[in-house]
Amino acid sequence: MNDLSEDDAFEAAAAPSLSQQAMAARGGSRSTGYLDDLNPAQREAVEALDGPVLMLAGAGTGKTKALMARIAHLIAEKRAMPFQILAVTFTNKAAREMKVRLEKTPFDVREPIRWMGTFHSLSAKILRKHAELIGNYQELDLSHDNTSDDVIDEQDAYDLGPVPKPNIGTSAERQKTGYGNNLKPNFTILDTDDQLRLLKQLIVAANIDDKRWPPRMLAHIIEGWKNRALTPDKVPESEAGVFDNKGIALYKAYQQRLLTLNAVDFGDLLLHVVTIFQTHPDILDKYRNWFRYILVDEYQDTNVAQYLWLRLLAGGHKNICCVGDDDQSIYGWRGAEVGNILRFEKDFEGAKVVRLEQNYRSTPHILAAAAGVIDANKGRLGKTLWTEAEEGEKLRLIGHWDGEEEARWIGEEVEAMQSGTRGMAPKSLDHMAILVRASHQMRAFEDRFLTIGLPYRVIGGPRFYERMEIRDAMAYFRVAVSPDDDLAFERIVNTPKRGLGDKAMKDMQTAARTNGISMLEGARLAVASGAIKAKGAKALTGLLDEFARWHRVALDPNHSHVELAEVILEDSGYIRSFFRPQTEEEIERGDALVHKDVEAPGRLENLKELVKALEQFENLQGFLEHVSLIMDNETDEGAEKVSIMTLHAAKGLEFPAVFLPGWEDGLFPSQRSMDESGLKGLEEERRLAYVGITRAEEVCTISFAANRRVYGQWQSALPSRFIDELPADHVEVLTPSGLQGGMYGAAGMAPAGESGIAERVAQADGYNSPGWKRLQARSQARGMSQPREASNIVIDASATSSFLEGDRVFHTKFGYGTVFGIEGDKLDIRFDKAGEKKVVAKFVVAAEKAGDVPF
DNA sequence: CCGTCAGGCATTTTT
DNA sequence: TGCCTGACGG
Repeated sequence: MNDLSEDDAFEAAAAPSLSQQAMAARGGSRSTGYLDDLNPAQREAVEALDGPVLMLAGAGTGKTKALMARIAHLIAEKRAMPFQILAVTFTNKAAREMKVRLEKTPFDVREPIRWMGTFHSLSAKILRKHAELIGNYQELDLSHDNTSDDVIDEQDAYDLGPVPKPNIGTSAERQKTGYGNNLKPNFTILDTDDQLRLLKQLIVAANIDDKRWPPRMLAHIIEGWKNRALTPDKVPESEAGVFDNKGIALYKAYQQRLLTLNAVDFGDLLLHVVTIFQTHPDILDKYRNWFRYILVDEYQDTNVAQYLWLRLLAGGHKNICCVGDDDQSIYGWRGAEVGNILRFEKDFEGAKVVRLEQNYRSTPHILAAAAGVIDANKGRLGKTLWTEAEEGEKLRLIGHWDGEEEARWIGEEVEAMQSGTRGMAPKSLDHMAILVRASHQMRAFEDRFLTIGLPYRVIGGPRFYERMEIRDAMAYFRVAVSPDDDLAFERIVNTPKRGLGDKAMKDMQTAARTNGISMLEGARLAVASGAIKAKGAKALTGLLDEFARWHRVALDPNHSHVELAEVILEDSGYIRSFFRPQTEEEIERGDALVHKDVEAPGRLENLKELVKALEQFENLQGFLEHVSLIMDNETDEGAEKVSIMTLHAAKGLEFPAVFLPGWEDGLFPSQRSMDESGLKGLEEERRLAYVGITRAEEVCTISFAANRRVYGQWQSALPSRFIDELPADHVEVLTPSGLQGGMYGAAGMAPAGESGIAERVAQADGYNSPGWKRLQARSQARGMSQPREASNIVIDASATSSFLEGDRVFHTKFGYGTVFGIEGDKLDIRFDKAGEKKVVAKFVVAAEKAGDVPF
């Protein structure tokens, strides 16, 4: 049953050795053209085929190209057949990109690299073959001597040594002995939502106050353990105290519950595979023989579990090539260990380390600025990026009075760049990006860009498959396919509302538990026993009958699954729930249905999109399997747009022009990050700054604001300490547009550092007039943000009497406009898009607030 | 059982 | 400021 020759490429693994002929026939062409346009470092990394290799690839140094060439080289040199190469990435996006790149390479790899994918998808593939080896944890550990060296605890994780030899028999033997509750190959993969609901049940069942001890926290703790490859029995004693002393017990209970549900979470995919490899040398050996060469992308982001996964697989031949950049490790907070890459040479003896340092992306000024910042970090492997590109513009730095002013200025800069500025060719909006530290910073830009009619796209919003309506629909499909999917059933049994509340839910659960049956069956019993009555019972019976019918259809291969999906969404009343119920008259007149709320149209679109996606699959089951692992969507509409995203989301991307707003201490570096992780946290923030700067090809503009509204509160801040780390020679300090003075003098703040850039900003700003200071004092006393521009009138609600029709006005939020009309104490102001006469916003100001006009 | 309202609360995100 | 959760009343 565990035979590796079950499907796909493993067929071929049965052959003890591969004939050269087979290799020639199935491998790629013998051309070595792929080597020609590599630089010496890339070439070195590509040609080092024996033993472990660490490719230290700086930002924009062509690592993907080198990776592709290495794959081609492995095949051309007959080191491995395409399906014997294991290529691991972190995201589906990266995996997809590699596949596309590989297809486009000038050389020809005829066989697909079958084992190319994310840690999670590859693990799922492996785990499906050996699911039944994952069983009751307790039994697993009682079945052999727990004190022997086959248990790898955290301390040992880095000193793996020889493969542990368990005394629990081969997988075949274990199979025969049979041990309770095992995972089955058709397990479902839970997402965060399911996970949290499950944990909440467990917490409540354990009589713990879920307010003081929220499920989220427990999920985080368990995730942390799984990231470190710790099964419940391996969690160190020192951590017994977490989660009110019940963390470990709950973890155990959670794993048990997952087994009962025949489910795994994302962490389990890796954890289980590592567990199997550790306890079944026979299986590990087969995989070791099979994967002759291993390639890993973004190695700096691996966590302990992934590290073990790789070490176990590479343990035999050590033909592993890891690609990464220690300076771009920004996922420490989710378990990534920079240490993994830092200690690569130690882990893999005789490892060859190749540095890719020639940068093909950015100008020398940008590289120098980035280098200046990252230099402040300790314990780097060290790299010096260089480029042959022309010098270009210096990095630009500007301070603003507040966040809205910053957004306004950036909006204008974007428009200026779009039409060509400072002797530069006009840029497409697609080539500009605004990279923020925290997503709440995005709103200021969205507001502003909406106002001036500047097209933008936000990257990294709620993902398609995580949206409520999509998850609801998916839950319906899941129950239709497997009626014993309790979590899915629970999710939708009362969605749309069917009059089944807490009590009904409990009744169903109890019926299911006490009889050892699924919730769906339990529901039937609960109705039959009269526990659920009247309206609820009627609706529930109806639903159960529907499910029985849908299940039959789902099993029928002759029936279209797309049609079934449509029927389910329609007949379940789910789609109808987005519409207002029709009145009798409306039905009589045959009126169209009316959406209940503004969001409904978007939701319906999404559901249509979902049904469309179904068409690419043979059946619902195949689709569900796909979705549980691939949770991303790409809706890239054609129109040109400025991108707004977080720094994290920007990793791996590049743009000719990059804006880096919000460089204020506390926001960036994030206070929380520093509080929680101290110097380590600060260094990671600094790497984030490095990632941000190195996204830029030609123009990089850093900005900060003296005042920012955070959660509705005005807060003032000092410029980021990273600003002081920018090498002055490569930075141009800009004076805020229209402002005769700037932040420091105005806000009464001292520059952040003693030397360097911050001081120069202060000088550029140096506005000291008494009038300005008076104004500032007043606005500060009022707790208001008051950017002022001498040549324009600032709209203050109290200022109507000082306006005349035709006055040019300026407003923090809306920019420049004209007073169109005055009616009593109301001003009709029309705001125009910069450089155009077109009115983009109308604004009526009423003089509600008393107060003086500042001019 | 379902809708409304007040109060607590806010990084970064992939699979 | 705006979202999510839990308490409360119909």
